[in-house]
Amino acid sequence: MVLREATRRVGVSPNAAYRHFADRDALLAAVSDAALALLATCIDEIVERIPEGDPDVVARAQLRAVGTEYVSFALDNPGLFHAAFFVASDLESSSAPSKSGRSGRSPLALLTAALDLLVSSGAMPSERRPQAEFLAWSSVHGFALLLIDGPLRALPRDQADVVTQRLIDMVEAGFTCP
Amino acid sequence: MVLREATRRVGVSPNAAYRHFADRDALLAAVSDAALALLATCIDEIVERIPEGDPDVVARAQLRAVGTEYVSFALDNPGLFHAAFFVASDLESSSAPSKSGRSGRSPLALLTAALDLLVSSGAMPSERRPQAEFLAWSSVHGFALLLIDGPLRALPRDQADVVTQRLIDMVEAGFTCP
DNA sequence: TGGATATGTTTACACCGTAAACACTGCCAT
DNA sequence: ATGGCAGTGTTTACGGTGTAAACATATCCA
Repeated sequence: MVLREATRRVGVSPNAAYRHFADRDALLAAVSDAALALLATCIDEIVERIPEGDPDVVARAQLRAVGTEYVSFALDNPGLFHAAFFVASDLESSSAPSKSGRSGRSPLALLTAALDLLVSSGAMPSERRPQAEFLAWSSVHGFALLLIDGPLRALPRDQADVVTQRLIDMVEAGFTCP
Repeated sequence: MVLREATRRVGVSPNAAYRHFADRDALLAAVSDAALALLATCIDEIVERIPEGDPDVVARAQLRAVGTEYVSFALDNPGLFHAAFFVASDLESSSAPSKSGRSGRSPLALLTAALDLLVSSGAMPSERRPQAEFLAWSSVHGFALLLIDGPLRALPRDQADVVTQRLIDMVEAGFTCP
């Protein structure tokens, strides 16, 4: 459902892939790594061009940028997004390796940085910090999946974008309000 | 990967299923409906036993109950949870049919009710209400998937439970704080 | 009683992932 | 230059899978 069709599209014999990967899952794991690296690069690019300034507003902008780009990437490349979370991806595998790609920052690392800044700027109480990256991640991850796979499949893109902003509003408020 | 093995476990010929379902996907859709109904029943049971009282605290308790049971169900029945969101499930299909099961309330309907109560109790500003069910849903859905499939696979159950509560704290705060 | 309906089986086919054996190319050490 | 070797590709083959078609059986109602 993947391997043979992939070889066909590349115009090569079905078993050619076995010279490069142990089996189908190994190939998918490699694709997962590549997709993760690409996602990280996309997010990094947007975060990088946030102008410096008040740490509070920078932190909020970073949080928004990470979330927005995360679901944007999923909508633009649903196949790659799925592949990225196929398996493997054990927190470690998303941050540690990245031998081929540049940008040492994984998506998770970028999110963590934004949250750390949010705490150090005083906008987010430090009691709320533990595991916060997983909470924020869950929100955008779930939303992305509902959009590309799930019951929100039919939502038009522009509407999805505005709901994404509402989602990030909610997360930000949940972290930073009294 | 499913059909033939299923027939084998039931002890029946591979094609017996074709007398009941058009194809593999139709069978999976039926399983999805059943899983959705079961999930709704589980959530309903917990919500139902929340004692009456101050609408504000009832609404918050309902929100917490729905979220907690949602991820609890996913952790307890990962297979069914996956099946539930296999395909089909078009918002409508989760609420409308339910011809066989009892409890007309779908998971989404229960969540919607909790949010409506949260608004009418004054705890949640009505400007925040639009699409709020999808925001809350995204959060628990994503978290459940990260836990059973994704990078949080390794998190022990008791820890997952406490992070779930933190997640709901975040969502509740995001909805109800100034 | 007899036919329709529901359910199950057998046979057959194309496709998939994968193993094993074989063929070709380029490079390096002798 | 030559031999071997690592890298890459192909061919053939096997078991598993979803599905179509034809056939069988049981159950129920006119």
